Amino acid sequence: MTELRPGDASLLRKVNTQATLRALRREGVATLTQLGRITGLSRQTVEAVLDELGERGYVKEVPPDEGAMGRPARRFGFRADAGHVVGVEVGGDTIVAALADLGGEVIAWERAEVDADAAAHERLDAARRACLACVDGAGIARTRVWAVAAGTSGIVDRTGRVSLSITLPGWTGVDLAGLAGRWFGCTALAANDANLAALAEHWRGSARHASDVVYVMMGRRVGAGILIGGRLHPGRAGAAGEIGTLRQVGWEDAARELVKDASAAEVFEAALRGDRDARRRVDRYAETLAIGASALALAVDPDLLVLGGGHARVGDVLLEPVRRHLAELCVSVPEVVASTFGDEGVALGAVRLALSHVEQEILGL
Amino acid sequence: MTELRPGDASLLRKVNTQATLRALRREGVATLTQLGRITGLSRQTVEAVLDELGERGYVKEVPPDEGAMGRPARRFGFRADAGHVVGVEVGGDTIVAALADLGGEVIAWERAEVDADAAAHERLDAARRACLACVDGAGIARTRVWAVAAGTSGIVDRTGRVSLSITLPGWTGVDLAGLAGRWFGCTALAANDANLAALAEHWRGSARHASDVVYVMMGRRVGAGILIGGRLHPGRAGAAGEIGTLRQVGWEDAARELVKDASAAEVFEAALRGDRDARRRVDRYAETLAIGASALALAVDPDLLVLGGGHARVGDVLLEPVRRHLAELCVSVPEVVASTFGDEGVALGAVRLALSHVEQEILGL
DNA sequence: CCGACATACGTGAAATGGTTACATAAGTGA
DNA sequence: TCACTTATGTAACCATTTCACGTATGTCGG
Repeated sequence: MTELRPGDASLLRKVNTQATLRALRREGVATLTQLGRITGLSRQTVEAVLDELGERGYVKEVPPDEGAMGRPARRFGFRADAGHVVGVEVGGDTIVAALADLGGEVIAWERAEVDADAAAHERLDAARRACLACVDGAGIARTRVWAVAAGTSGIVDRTGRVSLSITLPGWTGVDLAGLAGRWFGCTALAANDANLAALAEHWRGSARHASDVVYVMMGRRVGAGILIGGRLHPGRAGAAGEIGTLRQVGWEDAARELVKDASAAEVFEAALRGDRDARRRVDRYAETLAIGASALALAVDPDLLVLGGGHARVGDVLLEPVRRHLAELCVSVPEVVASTFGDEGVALGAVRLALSHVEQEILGL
Repeated sequence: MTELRPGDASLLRKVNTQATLRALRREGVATLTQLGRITGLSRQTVEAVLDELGERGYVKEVPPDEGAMGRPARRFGFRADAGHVVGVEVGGDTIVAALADLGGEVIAWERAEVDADAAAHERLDAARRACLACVDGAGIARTRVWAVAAGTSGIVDRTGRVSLSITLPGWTGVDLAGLAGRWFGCTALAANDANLAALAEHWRGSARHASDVVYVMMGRRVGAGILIGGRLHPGRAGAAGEIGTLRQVGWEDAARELVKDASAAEVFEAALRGDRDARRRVDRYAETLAIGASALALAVDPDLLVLGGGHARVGDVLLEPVRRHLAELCVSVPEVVASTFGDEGVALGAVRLALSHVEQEILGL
């Protein structure tokens, strides 16, 4: 069950500290007795642990609850504002930055436009400005940002470098994590946008109850992200989910065909009205999506397939034909749902990634 | 890092016991001081832990080493013979059973032929007999078998039932794990054969140093198994890796085309000699394999791709063209190697699966 | 306002498990 | 036989947790 290194009594304290902190974070505010019940520890132990956590700044005492029976219990709350994380999507034409506290609550958003043809350094600068503006605007000191994560299209390796980008000019080779780390002088991570969007769905979206998830992100290109056991599965080189590069799948020009002479919104609307040609085009698009998705689904056999990106909001007009085609292609047909988040998903997933890093490295969870 | 439940001091002992047992199992035989160095625990603690393990029957003291300097140290050994596991491949025309001790050492093999058209109950009976013969022949009491695992072609769900089998008559719906459990009156597991073969390669074969592995099993049908993080990834319904069912991939009749009018061995040999037609046919076969494999590789982006099954032993005649085609299809090209094991891989993987179960459930590792 | 009740807090004793330090035992080699 | 080397045995001590029990501090009903 556990790959824990052996140790002495201090290990015990560490384990109990982590469990208590987890419980308190989940509860928000709790009394010693409550935490004891939750964790299974004695009140005294919980108290000792909380003292320590209080000294470290992660926990504060809050005024006791009034009107209850018996002696009022001291109440403790997780100090979500002890630190912050920033998540940012560095997209083709937009930048979305989010600032969140340690509780995962997003405090501030910041958006910026960026020219699709902008050079790498311009794009990076726009991202940097957006992140700084986001933090400054919320009145948070820059030094209180403990981690940054960035999501972008293309293949991002495990060091956070963009090892291949097709859509963004000069983007291949950019050390995204390395550069983002300098913005706040903290650790930084970078990952593929579809992967992060998947993470966001698993965190607070449609994939909350799924463990293995395939997220198909529809945009100018179609990409995919994979979660295995609730965790990011980037693959050896960060290329997991890149099924679109397989010519047989046809993801490369799926979007182009959909919007031959009209905007995507128009096509979907027409299809919804019953327009024959539009229906056919949507169906073709759905079939193409389904072929690639089925390849992923057959490979991974996920609990859930999430459709996200720009076209996801049209809902059943697109979902229904995708489901239909998928059912024909897969042995084991996963549930198909639309993404919960609009264009905030990637940044939100980046927040989650940064938060996970903080939890692991700093809080020691 | 750890999702450990909090606890009192006895948790500490549990953790340390596990660590010590792990170390001793790896070392085979060791002194207290050695184990202390390895685990980082004090000699006294190791001694107390070993006492306990000795009482439980997992550890025995062995004669001290002679001829060494200083006072001879007591030496302890893992009692690999404290329990046993059985792994069995229930194949289309052969049954391979293996009996192993807790150290993972295979003590006995047993093979049996079975008619390809045999009914499910005949096949099951043959498997049962092979397993029992394997255990009886080795002189091990049947009650000392702690777990059984079976591998078979087709989709096996997480309860160990064959939910879909294309090749074996009447095989769909068979509760393989449930039935195998009755053979020895112990817990039983069942999984897809390619998955188990992958596990075997990761355990003791070509995939020892890889964490994410795709195993492509070439036989009458082509199947695939996936390891993520060194662990089996069966997927929600056990259908992970079933990329072959995608028509575009063409795995369904790859084997048939290869052996149109000659045996596979003949074709490979002719290709090796330089025969044009044979070369073309091998190349076509390799391309078909590569298309499906690339779909899996693109989805999962594994560290390693292992080619196994009957044709794997021909080596580079097949590997080279597969590598070539794969390189054209994949963004991130994994290393490609041949399987280490012949037709023992599945049974060996089953042993590993059973062993993992024992380690987790019984030894509490 | 007061007593009954409920609930939380505080303290000390005891159990568990682990470590360090040091004396002692049991071999090898000249 | 004696020096040397390495392992063992024992005792003192530390960290962490739990349990038991008395005390503090609120609400509620008269």
